[in-house]
Amino acid sequence: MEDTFESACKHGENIKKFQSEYNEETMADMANILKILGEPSRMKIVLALSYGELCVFHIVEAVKSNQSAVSHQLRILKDNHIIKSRRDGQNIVYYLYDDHIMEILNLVKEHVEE
Amino acid sequence: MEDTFESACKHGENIKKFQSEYNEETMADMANILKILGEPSRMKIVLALSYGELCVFHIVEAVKSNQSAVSHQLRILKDNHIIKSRRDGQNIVYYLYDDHIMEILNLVKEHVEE
DNA sequence: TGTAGATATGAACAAATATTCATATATCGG
DNA sequence: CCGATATATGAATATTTGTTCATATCTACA
Repeated sequence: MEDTFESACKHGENIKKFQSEYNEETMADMANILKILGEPSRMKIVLALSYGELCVFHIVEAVKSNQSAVSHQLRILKDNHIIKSRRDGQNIVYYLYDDHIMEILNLVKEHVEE
Repeated sequence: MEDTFESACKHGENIKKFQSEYNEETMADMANILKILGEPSRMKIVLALSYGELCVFHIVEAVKSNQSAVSHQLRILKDNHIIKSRRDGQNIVYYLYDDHIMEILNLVKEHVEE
């Protein structure tokens, strides 16, 4: 018994290593985080918040967008546990969920600044 | 002279720090890398290649996709300097451009495995 | 040189996603 | 309680992006 199709190149072993190290769920989660952060205005929001919490008004200013668009993106960031919020009087103040995300973004920044 | 509009919350200083640390071009590049890696099958390709170079046939197998779809994604990864390729007889062998990208993906993996 | 295998490509289509617009909700000050 | 401010939300639209399908290109080899 042998594999029906086999390419000329012989690297099939590496595929097995890859597949045993990463399961589908892990990869889906990883891709999801990256996709969330990969939208420019969402990424800017996170970067801005890394300097301290901000209300929506200031986030809008920081990322040079508009209230509605920002609000939609904030929702996505919050749903994905990248940011949290609390009410402060009339304002909703947003802040980073944890600083792990910033480690990732710092590495990405290093990468693009070479 | 004062700002015409000003929110009740007072965190404007942080915005200035943010804006001086990140210029538009840097942020665009950062978001772009993240977006590229944030597509599941592209990310899988990169992860698979981290175990060693692979020809297209094996990449297709590793990411459980089809030849055409993979070929399109390979092009995008190559155009963005995430992978390189070389010809080996009838095959085109793909491999990672550098290992900086894997540092990022490893951090992302840690993040989602908590 | 003709045929098969491996990969790339372009156009058409489909799906996902961001933005806009109008409006709703909630809080505060008077 | 009312008006103003701050934020959220839903639906519609527009845009981006991935996939599919058909076909082209290139290499090896008989």
